[in-house]
Amino acid sequence: MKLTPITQKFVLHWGEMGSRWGINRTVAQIHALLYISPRPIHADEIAETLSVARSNVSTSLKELQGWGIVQVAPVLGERKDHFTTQTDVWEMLLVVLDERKKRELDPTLTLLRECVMQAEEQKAGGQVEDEAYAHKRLAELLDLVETMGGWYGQVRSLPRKTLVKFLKMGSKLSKLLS
Amino acid sequence: MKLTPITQKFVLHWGEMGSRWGINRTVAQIHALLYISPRPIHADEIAETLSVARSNVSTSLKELQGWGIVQVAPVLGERKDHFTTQTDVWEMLLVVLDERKKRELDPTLTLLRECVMQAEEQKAGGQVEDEAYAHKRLAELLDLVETMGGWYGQVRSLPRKTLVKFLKMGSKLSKLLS
DNA sequence: TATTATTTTCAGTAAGGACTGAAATAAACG
DNA sequence: CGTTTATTTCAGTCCTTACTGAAAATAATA
Repeated sequence: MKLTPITQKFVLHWGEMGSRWGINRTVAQIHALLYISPRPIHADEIAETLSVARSNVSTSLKELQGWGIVQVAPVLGERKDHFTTQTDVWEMLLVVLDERKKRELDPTLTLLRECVMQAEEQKAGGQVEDEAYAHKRLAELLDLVETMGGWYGQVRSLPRKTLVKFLKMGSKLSKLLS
Repeated sequence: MKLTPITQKFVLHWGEMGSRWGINRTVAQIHALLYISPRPIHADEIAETLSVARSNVSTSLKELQGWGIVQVAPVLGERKDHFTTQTDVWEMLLVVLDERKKRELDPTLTLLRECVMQAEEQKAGGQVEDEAYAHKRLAELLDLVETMGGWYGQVRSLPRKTLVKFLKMGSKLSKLLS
């Protein structure tokens, strides 16, 4: 698969962005490549296009499948596995957000709850002023994370159409809320 | 500054989370430490508490100041610089989001616009079917990023109170939109 | 079942980023 | 000013993660 200057620019940038958000550069590049590819492609082709080892591609594809944004797409008369990603960007975004919520937000929620609960228990016995302060901070942070999580759940349950309309509604948002 | 088991757990977790989102572990730990500290603290104390080199703390604090979530707080009768972070978690979140938007979303927006523009130009001359496909994908992605950016701008301009109310409004959201 | 094609695993290596300690710089004090 | 205190810079080192290539495992074919 040959990259035009435009697509190459995109693939490189996507890799760069990925790495800024804790996603391996190659993984992100592969994702970009699949996204702009008009048909499913196989691992060898990816390896060649991006100049990385075949084994690296294998691992990265597994990772992307784990995220739920890449899947195997059988191609008629081909033995090799071919891969695609969903073309609907909104769907893609939601899948990624779901996964990050599960992997990162939820564990943080759990941890903060533990911290705040233990802090509550200690309050029964005497505690230093500084500890009380820290505990208050933790409780506030917990509230924020819970609120965000709950809000996302709401948004997530909207029908796709409504969701996109909501995001696109521009200055009407503030009117709506007042 | 001595950490209780609770606060220590929090600081470590925060560092861990940071590194998953592309933020240096130590930087995130320092931030956590400042967040739960009832009073401004100086670099030496941070270094000691977290067992890292003084110079490392210096760099990390600069980084945090660059993000706008840590500032120098002069303490009466002290020569050393002392540091704090805002106690309002919502404020903190918004500051970070602003900064990430500026650093990562906006450049992506610029790049995608360039790509899509160049693609438009090519359409004038003849172009292969596959290129046309890729360009369509890029245009869709651009639309998503633009929409997200615009929406964030809206949300960002809400008064703090309204914003928090909005995020906390639970199941009323879907009712509001229908 | 043997042969060939394809994918995965994994030990070793490379690359990138984080961290340290020492030296340089800057700021405060007397 | 000279001295002391505090902060920053930076070259070298360490550590983590990414990546490779070869070998093992799996799957398809005949």
